[in-house]
Amino acid sequence: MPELPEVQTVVTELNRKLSGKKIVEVSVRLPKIVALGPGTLPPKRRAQVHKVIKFIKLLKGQKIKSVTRRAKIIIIDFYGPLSLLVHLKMTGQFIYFRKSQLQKRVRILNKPTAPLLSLPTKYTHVIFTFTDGAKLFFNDTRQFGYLKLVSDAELPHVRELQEFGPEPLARAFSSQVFENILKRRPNMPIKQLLVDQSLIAGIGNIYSDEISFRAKVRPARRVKTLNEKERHAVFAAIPFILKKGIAAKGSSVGDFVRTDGSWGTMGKYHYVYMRAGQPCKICGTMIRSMKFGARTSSFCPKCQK
DNA sequence: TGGATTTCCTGTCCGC
DNA sequence: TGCGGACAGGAAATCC
Repeated sequence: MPELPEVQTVVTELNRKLSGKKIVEVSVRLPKIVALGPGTLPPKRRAQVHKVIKFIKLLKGQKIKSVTRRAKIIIIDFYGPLSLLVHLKMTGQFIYFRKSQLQKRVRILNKPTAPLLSLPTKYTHVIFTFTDGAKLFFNDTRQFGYLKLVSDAELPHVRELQEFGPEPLARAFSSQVFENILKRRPNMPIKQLLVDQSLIAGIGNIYSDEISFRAKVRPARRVKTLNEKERHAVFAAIPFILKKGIAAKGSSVGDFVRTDGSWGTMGKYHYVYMRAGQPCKICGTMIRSMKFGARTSSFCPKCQK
């Protein structure tokens, strides 16, 4: 499940690999995965053939200037007046192979038992081919992700780029900024607040659980019940945990893979996420889990108050 | 306006 | 061996 550290890993790698490359061919194998223009995607996405044709036509011949990120959205910027916005959601993957690597086989599911597959697989929905024969594959098992092509003029009107809270690794994300966010949602469980993209950008289920653990605060604690020390512990844990995730090239619990198909290593450093029923690495107490709406949150009942 | 709920989607896992 | 159902979850839409 790509969150800020996973998306940052992909962005760093793609920026290095794709900058200066020119697209010669675009293959869209699942039409509903691509979109044009700034509007939000309807709940039930329908394939619109004319849009797919236009999507391909606009991208052919484009040269990539840079690959950046806002929250969990990947922004591929072209020298022309276009940007491609990509959201990986839960199971989206970008895998890049040079021409000489195209026969390479990878495990796109992060289990040792998953089969080694050559690309494209049946989950490969979009393929970009570059002038040097290299290819970029977009895979997405659950089809929640999307690739949205917008013009530079449309960029300020893209709703999903407007409604993000501050970047938690930016210098501007001070303790005062965090305190102000907490003041806006006194009744919210701290876990809910951490994953709300309109309040803080980029944190999802994995990292919110790990941040709560490091701060020794239970995910269900309502914001207004946190004392000053606890609030500061949460604030300090946010960049600490996110930077750790980036250093490990992401967590590969779930379906995340790096752009060469290899796995991130953050998973083995998790204290609580996906560890319900296992002993706490600090105190040995059984890790418990609870539900917030549709989301599961794990915590140590002894280490976290 | 905040908060809860539903929806999109498919692979995996568990019980029978 | 196969089937049904629960579950996983980011975030938009919808409802109260």
